[in-house]
Amino acid sequence: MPVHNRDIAQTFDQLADLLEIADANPFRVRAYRNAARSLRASGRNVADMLAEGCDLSELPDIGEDLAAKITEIVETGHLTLLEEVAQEVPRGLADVVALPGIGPKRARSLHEALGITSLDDLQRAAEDGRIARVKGFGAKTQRRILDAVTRGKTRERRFRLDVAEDYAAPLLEYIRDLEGVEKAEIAGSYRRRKDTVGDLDIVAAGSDGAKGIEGFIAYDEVARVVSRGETRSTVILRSGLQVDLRIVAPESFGAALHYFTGSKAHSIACRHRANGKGLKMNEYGLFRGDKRQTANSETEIYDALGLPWIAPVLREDRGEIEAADAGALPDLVRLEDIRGDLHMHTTASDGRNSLREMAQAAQERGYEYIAITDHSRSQTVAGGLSVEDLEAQLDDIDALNNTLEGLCVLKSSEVDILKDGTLDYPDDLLAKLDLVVASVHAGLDLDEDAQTERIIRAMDNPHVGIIGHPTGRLINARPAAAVDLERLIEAALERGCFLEVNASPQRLDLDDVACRLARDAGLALSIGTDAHAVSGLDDMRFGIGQAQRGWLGPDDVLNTRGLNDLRDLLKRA
DNA sequence: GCCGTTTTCGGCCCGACTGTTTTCAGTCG
Repeated sequence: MPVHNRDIAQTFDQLADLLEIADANPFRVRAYRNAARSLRASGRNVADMLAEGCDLSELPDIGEDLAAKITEIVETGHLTLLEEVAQEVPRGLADVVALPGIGPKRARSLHEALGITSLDDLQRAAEDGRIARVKGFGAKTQRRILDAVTRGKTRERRFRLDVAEDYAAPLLEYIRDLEGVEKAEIAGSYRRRKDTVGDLDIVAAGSDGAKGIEGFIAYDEVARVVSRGETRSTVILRSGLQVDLRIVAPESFGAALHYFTGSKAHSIACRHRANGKGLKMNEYGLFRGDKRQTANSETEIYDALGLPWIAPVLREDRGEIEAADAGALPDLVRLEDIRGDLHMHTTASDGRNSLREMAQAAQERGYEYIAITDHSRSQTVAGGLSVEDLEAQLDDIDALNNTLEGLCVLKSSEVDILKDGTLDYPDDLLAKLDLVVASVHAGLDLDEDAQTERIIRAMDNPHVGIIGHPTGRLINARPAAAVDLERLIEAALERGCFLEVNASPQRLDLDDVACRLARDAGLALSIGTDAHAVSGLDDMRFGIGQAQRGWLGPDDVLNTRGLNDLRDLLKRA
């Protein structure tokens, strides 16, 4: 069983949790967490790197010691240190720490005072009223613990970006209209266009914070007020989405927006850089001693750090600060650069709008071309087209193209990759298409080698242009299939075909890390919406967000090309 | 345990809010 970066990252996070409860050096704890983050952010599989003889300590936040520990995990499948620490600190305490309001110190107190080693122990102790009698705890904390345990709140719940948008847009309007609020923006992972958001961070500027907070907690959708102060408040909406509002004076808005946009790692790196320049940086601004430097906007803050403004999508401490320093920030692809959409469905399969309606909607969006990619015949549940159906559709497209101005409808299909890597239509039919998007829809549980081989075999078919949603993940619903993306990228480059960034907010597949990997390898990606209705074409912005997070520029995206260039690129030797 | 605009040792981000205290530790972002 191959070891993945995320497995190693999880081991390091577990170790950090336990070390923290054991009251270890906090900087040592942080080192493990930083290493875990670094591994998750690295598109390159460290097990493969080791096999190739690479020095892992060249990765950020991985030193000699952690490189050795990674090697141990890759070679043996476990980490001796974790097992040793688990002797001292029961692993179940990590679940206790995951509860809101319980940190390492309190978990340790509960362990020492009441012998608690698991969530079950904790629940019993809370029910018996024993927790309230422990020093530092009280009735209120006990009730909160019981509430959290019984509601199973240990797992962090994240919202898909599109779902968060639905709640965020009206709330932002509401906050902007509040008395005492001059302006407001949504910061946090929402502004960074991460595929999911844990909560909404809203930053507002105003002269009367208390008044703004008062209006905020009176919002109709608020189910529970977690905290409220003079300048910040946390609430839970009826949907379960947590919202943090922070209100600062207008002159601090830029600093606060930067601070709450994060990511945490990016903010820390910026503050570190500020320290190096004798400056202190917080959500109110930049300070030299007690003297406030002008930093009313994000641009001024970066300027004071000696850097150009860095786009929020890049703020993950994945090399953007170094790139900014070197004047080598990527020129990011924008929605306006997109000249067509190469993945969409019609009523012929499982779409809700007709061929003509999809084409008109594309024209309204200023596209030069679209590809109609209805499902192939084995997708019976999705109304997959028989050979005859598809041939009829090709005639329809010819007829439609004769009536269209400025838009070319490409003949295409989202063809199933069958279990053995062959395609769902015969080659002579595929040869009649302008583009073949090949996707896996069934058999997502193959092991990594088999799945990777299967997709590469599909790419061996010279008619294939794009691999659709390469990992098959559905956010919050289905994990990514086991595929070796590095091998897929390499195979695509060798064969002259492409991978997709599926822009549907349910998928966002490839994700940001994979986009970065492809970009670094020099493989262009297609951003396709997989629209099943006219409105789905607007999902393009989500795909753009992921692509930007993966540092993609216009040249790294297939469908920024004009039609002739696109046709050339899709031609395989 | 990592790392270097503090540079190979000695640092390591910073402030708001809550609950339990009676001046602050713990947690969170």
